[in-house]
This record gives sequence, C-alpha cells and structure tokens, in this order.
Amino acid sequence: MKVLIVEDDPLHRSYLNEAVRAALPECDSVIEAENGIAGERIAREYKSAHIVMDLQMSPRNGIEAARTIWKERPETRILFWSNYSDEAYVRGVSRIVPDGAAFGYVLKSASDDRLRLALRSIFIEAQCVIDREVRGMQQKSLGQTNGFSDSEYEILVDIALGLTDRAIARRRNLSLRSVQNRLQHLYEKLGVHHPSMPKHEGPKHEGPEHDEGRFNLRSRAVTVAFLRKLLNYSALERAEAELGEWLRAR
Amino acid sequence: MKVLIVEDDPLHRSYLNEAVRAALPECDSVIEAENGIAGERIAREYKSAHIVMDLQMSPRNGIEAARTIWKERPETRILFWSNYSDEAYVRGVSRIVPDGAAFGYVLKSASDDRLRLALRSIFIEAQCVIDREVRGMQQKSLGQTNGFSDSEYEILVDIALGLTDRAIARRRNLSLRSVQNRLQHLYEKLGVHHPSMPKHEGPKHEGPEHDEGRFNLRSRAVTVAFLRKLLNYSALERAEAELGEWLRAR
DNA sequence: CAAAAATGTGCGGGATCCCGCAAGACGGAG
DNA sequence: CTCCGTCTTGCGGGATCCCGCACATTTTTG
Repeated sequence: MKVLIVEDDPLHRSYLNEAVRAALPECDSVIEAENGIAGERIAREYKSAHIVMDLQMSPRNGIEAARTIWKERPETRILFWSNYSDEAYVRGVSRIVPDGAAFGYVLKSASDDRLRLALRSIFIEAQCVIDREVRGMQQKSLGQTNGFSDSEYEILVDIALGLTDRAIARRRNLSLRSVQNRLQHLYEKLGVHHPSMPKHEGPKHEGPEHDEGRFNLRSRAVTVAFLRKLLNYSALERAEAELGEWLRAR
Repeated sequence: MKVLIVEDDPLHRSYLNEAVRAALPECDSVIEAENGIAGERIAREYKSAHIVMDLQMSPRNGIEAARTIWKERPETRILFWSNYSDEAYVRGVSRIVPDGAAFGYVLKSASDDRLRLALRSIFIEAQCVIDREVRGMQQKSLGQTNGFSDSEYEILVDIALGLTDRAIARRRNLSLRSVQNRLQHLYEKLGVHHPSMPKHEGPKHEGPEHDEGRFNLRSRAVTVAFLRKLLNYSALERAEAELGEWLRAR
C-alpha cells in the first residue's frame, strides 16, 4: 500500500507522515507533495496510491487537484485534512466526489486518535469518515430547510463575480426577471435589509424612498455571505476560473 | 526575559517554542496562548513579555490582539509570524504599530535561520525586521505610485461592506459626487472594465448601451480586490465591526 | 386529486449607479 | 502671481438595479 501526502506546510507534512506510518503499518511507502500541481503529477505516477490532502494550497488547491485526480481514477480514496469547516469548502468537496468513492474530511484540530481512526477506516475499510463539525455543515448545505439551495448558491457566486443581471440570465439560461427573483430570495435569506433597524418589521417595504442607513443589497449580500463563510477565497478562485472558461467559450 | 507565543496551531506553537528557546538562551520563560483573547489576558499578566504572534486566529485575530496590547503598553515588542503577505494584512499591521515601537513581520515559510535572526534582532536589539516579500507589499501599500492610496482603500472597504453611495458620503463627510468620483478612480485602478475585451480601448465609452459581457462594477471591484489580496476575511471582519460602531454612534 | 408552495416570466416604475461636462478650491512649480 | 495638477462639488442623463403586481407552470404536500 502506498500513501501520498499533499500538504504545503512542512510541519504538517512531517506530522502527517508520522501519523500515517504509525496508523498504517501495512503501508510500505509514503510520498509527499507540497502543492496541488505536484500532487496531481505524483498521483499519476503512483496510480495505486491513497491520498491525504490539504485543502488550501497554492498553486492549485486541494479541491481542484482532487477533481482532476478523481477524473482520471475515480476509485482513488482521498482524505481531506483541513483547518476549516467553511460551507464553501464542504460544498466544494461534496460537489466533486464521484459516486461510490470513499473519502474523508477531518479537521486539523482533531486528535491524533481521530486522525488514526479516519486513516484506517478510509484506506483499509473503504469507509467514508466525516468529522462531526463538518457533517453539521453538510446537513445545512444540502438540506434546503435552513441552508441554501443550489440555485441560490449559484446566483450568489454569480453576483460575487460581479456579473450583471443580464449576464447571469444568459449564463444560466433564465429570463431577466427570474434572475432578479432569485436575487430577492437570496437577499431575504441573508437578511440583508436594514443593518439593525427592525423599525417596521414585516417585509412590507412600503417604499424604498430615501431610507436612512440603506445598503447596496448586491454588494452587501456578497460580504455577508463571506462573513458567514458561505464563500471564501478558494471558492471565488474556482468560480472565477469557470467564468473565464465560459467567457472564452462564447 | 519572558516571551509569549500566541498561535492557534499546536504544531506551529511547539515549533515556535523550540525556536525561541534555541535563539534566546537568555530567555527564562516561554508562555503560550492559543488565540487572541487568551493572548491579551496573558500579556496583561506578564507585563514585561515580548510577543510572537500569529495573525489569523479565532476568536480575536492577531491584529486586534496587538492593537489592544499596544494600547495598554506601547513599548511591547511584537513579532508577527504569518502565512501570508496579503496587502490587507500588511496594511492592517502598519496602521496600528505605535511610533517608535519595535516589531517584526516574518513569513512562516522563512528558514529557521531567518526566524532566529529576527527573534534576536527584535527582542534584543529592539530593531524592526520585516521580510523582503512583505517589505515589497509595504512599499506598494504606502507609496501611491503603484499601489492604492488611503482614500482609495477606504472607499474600497466601504463598497465591500455594501454601503450605498449616499451612506459612504455621510460616513466620510463627502458629497455624493465625490464618492462616485473616487469610485471611478478605484474602478480604473482595479481594471474592472470589460473582462478581456479591449474592443475600443481609450476611455471614450461613447455609450454603455447593451454592451455584451459587461460587469457590475461595484461588486466586481470587491471580488477583484479580494482575488488580488487587497482585502481578506480579517480585514472585512474589522471593517464590519467599525461600521457597527459607527452605526450605533449615529 | 386538489390545495399549497415554489419557480419562471412579463410589465412597469422609483431608486441607484456610472459617468461625461464643467466650474470652484487648494497647493506646489516656475 | 500665474499656471497646472489634484480633489471636490453640482448637474444631468442613460443604464441598471430592486421590487410590487399578475399569471402560467412545476413540484410538493395533505
């Protein structure tokens, strides 16, 4: 059994190396890569390797690297080992994991023991292991009760990229009004109206006029999403790249 | 001599602990704190301590912690030890360092040797040490030739927060038109016009009309600033807090 | 199956935004 | 002092955004 470690921080890398050797005595070689690019390359060479991967790296973050690796070999088992449980990360990961593939998501703050358990579960039992904190996010991110539906998340990304209503309509094959409709739902869910003035609650609105401390809803929504960790840097980076492709394809 | 280490990652914390003991044999006690809150409290108890501090922590990041610590004891020497050299971080630090205080900024990617040097320079010689990569940012961030002036940065933060033109005008004591003026300068500097279509260059404009792949400049500017690391999460967090104060004060 | 909720689309209008044109204020260079 | 660049402010208008009202279609729920 071979294990590939993809992690940019040397300290964390050597820690992982030790943890893997201790947890998996049947593992006969541990290889290391220090970013997504190198990770992809080495994964191609050592085809049979299991992978432990950090999410935030540069160049090429963990999600992108995982996507190309899984595209080439969907049965690869990947354990994501990350500092954060941002919704943006969780959503990003769960969007790219192939059907039936074994993967894991544990936080760096997890105990040595939990990491050991996860390593054995995934790489030996082929069983998915997802940290409790992360699982919480996943529930919210997929169930539409409390969290955000895919279409709402989609339009959030679009306005974050700075697209015009019209541009969004073209990109998503919708009418202009539908886009604006989705925007309104988004604004409501984010609670973007009046900063802290529930003067007259109810969504009556009765007249925008020259209200006092009003926000620019579009920009405000992006920032609120950011502060709530619905978006983060790497999610934006990916979205920007996809936008670039789409623009080139037109 | 006492040294306080404020760092949330246990691996990095123990690495720092060793590095400090090795570099400063005259140091007789090394204390650790795992976030900004605890850091502030311990800094109050061990008044004479020098500090090595991470920037991104939660709750209370390094910049906020440093600000309150310096407010109580401005001669404290602080070495910032960070993963990134984002303009947002550099600007944040250089805005709060008291006159004549000794501080340092080194990246976590620096060699053991450079870290050792920095520790001795700051804590023994009271000399400022700033990594080359970071220094580059600082030049750009303060000189107005290539980087962004304070007023431009200010308005960038304001639109990122989702403020209306009118709201910005009130907050910064400007006329509406001036705000829009600054916005235009910002848009130009960020190069936010047409994604990749220098169809008719020159700022003639001649008619926005229903141009093809047009952006919503306001939102686009925020995202571009984000991707260029002029803004980041902690900068937004701070700005949001300041906005809250301002709103309450009105 | 029918009621209810969610979603897509059109129309219209008031509020904002983006920005060209132009005049006044301030400060440094000649 | 005059000239010139930078910053500020006002005016005006076309484009865009935000959103209420209305209606059709789809999905969910009871």
